[in-house]
Amino acid sequence: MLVAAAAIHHRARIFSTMSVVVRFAPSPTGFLHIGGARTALFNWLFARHHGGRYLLRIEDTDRQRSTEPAIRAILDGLDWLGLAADDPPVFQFQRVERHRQAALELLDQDHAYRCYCQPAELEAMRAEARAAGRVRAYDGRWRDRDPATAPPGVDPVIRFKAPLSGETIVADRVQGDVRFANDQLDDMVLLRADGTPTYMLAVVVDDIDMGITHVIRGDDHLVNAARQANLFEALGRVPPVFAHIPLIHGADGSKLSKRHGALGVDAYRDQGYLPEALRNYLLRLGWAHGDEEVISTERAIEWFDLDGIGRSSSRFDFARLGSLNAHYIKEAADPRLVDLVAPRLESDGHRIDETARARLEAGMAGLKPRAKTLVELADAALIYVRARPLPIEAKAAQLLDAAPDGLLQGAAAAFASLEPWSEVELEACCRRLAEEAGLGLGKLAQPLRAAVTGRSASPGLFEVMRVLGREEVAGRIDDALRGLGRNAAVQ
RNA sequence: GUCCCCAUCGUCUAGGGGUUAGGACGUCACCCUUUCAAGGUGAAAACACGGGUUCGAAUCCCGUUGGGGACGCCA
Repeated sequence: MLVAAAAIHHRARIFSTMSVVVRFAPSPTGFLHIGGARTALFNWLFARHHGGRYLLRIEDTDRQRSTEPAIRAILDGLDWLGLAADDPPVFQFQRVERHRQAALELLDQDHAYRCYCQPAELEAMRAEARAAGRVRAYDGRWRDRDPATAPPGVDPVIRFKAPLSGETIVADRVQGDVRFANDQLDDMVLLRADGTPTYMLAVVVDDIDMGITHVIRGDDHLVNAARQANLFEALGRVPPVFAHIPLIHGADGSKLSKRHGALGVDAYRDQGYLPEALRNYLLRLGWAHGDEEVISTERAIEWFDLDGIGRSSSRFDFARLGSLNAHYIKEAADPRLVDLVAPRLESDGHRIDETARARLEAGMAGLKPRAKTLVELADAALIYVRARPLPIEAKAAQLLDAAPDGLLQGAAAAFASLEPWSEVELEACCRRLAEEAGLGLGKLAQPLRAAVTGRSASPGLFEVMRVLGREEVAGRIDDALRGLGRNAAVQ
């Protein structure tokens, strides 16, 4: 009867008739880094694809290293990425009693035992194991020892009675069947001497209680999966489906971790990347759907599956992220981009009043195809928000110096009576002026650009002048003619 | 050291016995052009090595090398 029930349970999982429940389970010991963000994304996508639930569990059982700011950073990061959980987060430490109870149960059922080893003793065992070329460090010396022989005054830990022989097979959806000889999986600690649960115990108990059906996480947990599978069984449960995704490495191939300068997602936000660009980039890092590169979130949900996940690790490539970001900036609505760029300009000390805002919106169409990040976009937008006289950059100054005498004056005079003040009229006017002077359009446009923007490169000149308006353009040309803005400290 | 995983252009990858080995980013050239971008066209660029299996291996098997991960009273 029991067997039959288990079999039905198992089949249900296999045929995925039961709804999917996944979780992202970061430990709050630092910010949400890029690898964690991808794990969260894959979990989120998997849940959405299957119409299941995506939960967040904060693994804060390490009281020393868990911090409040880290929790906030993780929550903020997920929020910004659009990967907020479906339910309020589960804080693992709040479930200690349940974990403790599970450990005691295991003890009752002879699946666990008390171990009175001291740190120094364990240290010696580890050294010896390593020297002897064994993975398994703890030798199980308290496994069958009579607790009556326990040294006085020592608080014991509770260890799992792991199988000693045979092998544990992790049927991983990404890595395939991975076999571990049980003699290399040691009796892990479930409950510390101070009575707090370890990660190994807490994950399994929580995954059971939260009804987790699929565990999608980093490759670095693959060996843990074998240990946890045994724990699930000791607790009378079928383990969830595992999918261990390869890790992301730095551009040089080394490990991309907190300790190796990996950035938090907040850093990507600060550097001007759009969340949808980061999501698209992360999705394609380790997952593929044929030749598809630019994938909307809707498509990602439709297409995402575990089969598309590759088995080799990948390297982080900023150039590629940048190109995707440029794409999404181009796609983004102008008002949104203005909202994103305005605070950046303001924090750099530029005042964004009504006029500046209007100019930004009117000029955004010409600005956005030229930017790879919001940082670049904000910089390019300076031509619309700086107050006169504009600082003239060195290259622009050269263009001004090279302009034939009277050329700019002529343009200014022609602009004064130009009707209407439109791009086509502006262009027609400039072409006429250049032709009359026997010059190519570039010979006029370049110094004019320098005068009007203070730079040698900008969006289309006629567009810029149209956005700025007749009065502002006249003023800027006048400033340039009078040599204003030269040697100004550009900021 | 032991155990586990991985290996296609510089990077991300498609391809899973017969392909001119495909795409994207980056690079280079050209076109467009008032600048810079964007856009368009094109080029260079890869199956780590050695053995098998097979009529035929990038694809399957073994080994080597290289890379990565795990070996905590961290998660």
